Amino acid sequence: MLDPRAVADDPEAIQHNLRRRHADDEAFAAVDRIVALSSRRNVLVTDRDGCRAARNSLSKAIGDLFKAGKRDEAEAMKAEVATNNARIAELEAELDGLEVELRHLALSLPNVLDPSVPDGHSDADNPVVATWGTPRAFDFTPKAHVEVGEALGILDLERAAKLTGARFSVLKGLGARLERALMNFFLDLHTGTNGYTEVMVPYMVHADICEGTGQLPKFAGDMFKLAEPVNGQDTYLIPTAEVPVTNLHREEILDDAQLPVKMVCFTPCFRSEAGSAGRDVRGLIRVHQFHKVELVWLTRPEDSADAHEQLVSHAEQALQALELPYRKVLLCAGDTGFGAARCYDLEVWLPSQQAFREVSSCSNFHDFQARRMNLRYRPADVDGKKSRPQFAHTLNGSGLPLGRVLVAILENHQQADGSVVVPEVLRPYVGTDVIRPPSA
RNA sequence: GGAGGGGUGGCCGAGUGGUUGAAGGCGCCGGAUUCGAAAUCCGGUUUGCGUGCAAACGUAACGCGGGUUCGAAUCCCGCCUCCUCCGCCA
Repeated sequence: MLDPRAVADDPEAIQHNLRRRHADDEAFAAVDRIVALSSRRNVLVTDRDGCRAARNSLSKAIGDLFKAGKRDEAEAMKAEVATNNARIAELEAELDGLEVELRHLALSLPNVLDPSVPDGHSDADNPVVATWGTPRAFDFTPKAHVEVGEALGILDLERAAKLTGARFSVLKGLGARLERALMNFFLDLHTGTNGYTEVMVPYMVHADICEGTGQLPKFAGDMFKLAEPVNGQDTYLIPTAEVPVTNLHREEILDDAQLPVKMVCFTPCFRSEAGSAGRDVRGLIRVHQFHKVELVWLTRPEDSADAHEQLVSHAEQALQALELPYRKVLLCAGDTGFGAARCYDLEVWLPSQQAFREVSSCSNFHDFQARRMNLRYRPADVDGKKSRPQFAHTLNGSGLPLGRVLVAILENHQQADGSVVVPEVLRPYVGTDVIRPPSA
């Protein structure tokens, strides 16, 4: 969420940002409306507070008069308070409506892009920042992951469809083992030298939690909403661990010394994939349920840029350890997500598609999410003076998703005989060097 | 699911409807004392919003929401949540 005051103070800057994002007319209208509402709001607040001050002093006077036994004067004064209270009620009614609208408008605006984000319309304009590894030269035609997995008897999409239809999967034997191995490897990697604290969290969260990270109100269609409220509130299946984990410290004031908070979390992720009909229909690339190990940071504003580089490097480490060629792109203005100020995507090479496909999205949100969820910290004292609390910065990135990485392993490490070589770092977890077809 | 008891500041813990943003204690910060420290003493120690260059002033907040009242931490209603006991259960 943008600070309505910041919007009102410098609408040109916000409009410039919207142009860079190729935002729609509605967004520009929201800026104008925020400017108008903000000045009206300040008038109302000043007015209301003045009326309240009058009421407070009158009430006190009434109390004193009663004590002094001057009942008549007190009664007369009550009438005065009554008219004053009616005025307060009027002002509050207008103010309440206005503040609801202000928040709604502020929530609808995308984050301000970091100055370092390049101009551009779509993913075609994202500059490639780095590439790692060389796509393997196959002396046979590499198969797609579905073929590889089904031939190995470790992937069963047909039976998954019996359970829940398309876009679900069943892993068996070493396939399931490989998925579990990835989970453990990623968690061990990040809780080890990378210094993340592992957390386990609920997979269902209330609507305000989704608003905190930015999924709501704009992207309700991407999530699964439970038909029945849980504990009295609308509840959603989490689309990513980012949602519960980033919100862990919402409405708190963290101590400066606690930062940065670095958390790693394994969860299933549930996505409705509304509007993606016909895209990546087969296999594990685009599904309604997948597993992911997510990295989340809470930092001081001045530290978030550096944290962003570290975060993406941790995700890269995982790909490198698995010997998977990838490239790193910096998303351009038009492709950067709604809440992100700056975002790197890691794209892994898929031989069957002869293309790089997204496996990790590492974003710095600046204070966008923190403001939504009222997540603050108290900066260290300056010259012995206590500092005022301010919003933290939040970041997150996949480190990494299990399903898409499993796809990449099956495709990149497949051999002519249909077997798949297990990357060395995974062997202790999988318990074998090679996954072989049942007949072999 | 049934019965009962709680939710007050960083923590513990008072609070009769009217100088209670909130006693007292702990913790923390500053100062005094000390060669230094401990102990002791003095002072300070929530957050949001508005006005203001600032100092400051005003206003709001005692789980959340509503109500009664001139005035609510205090009375009433609903909800959330925590604890104890019974039942059920992975």
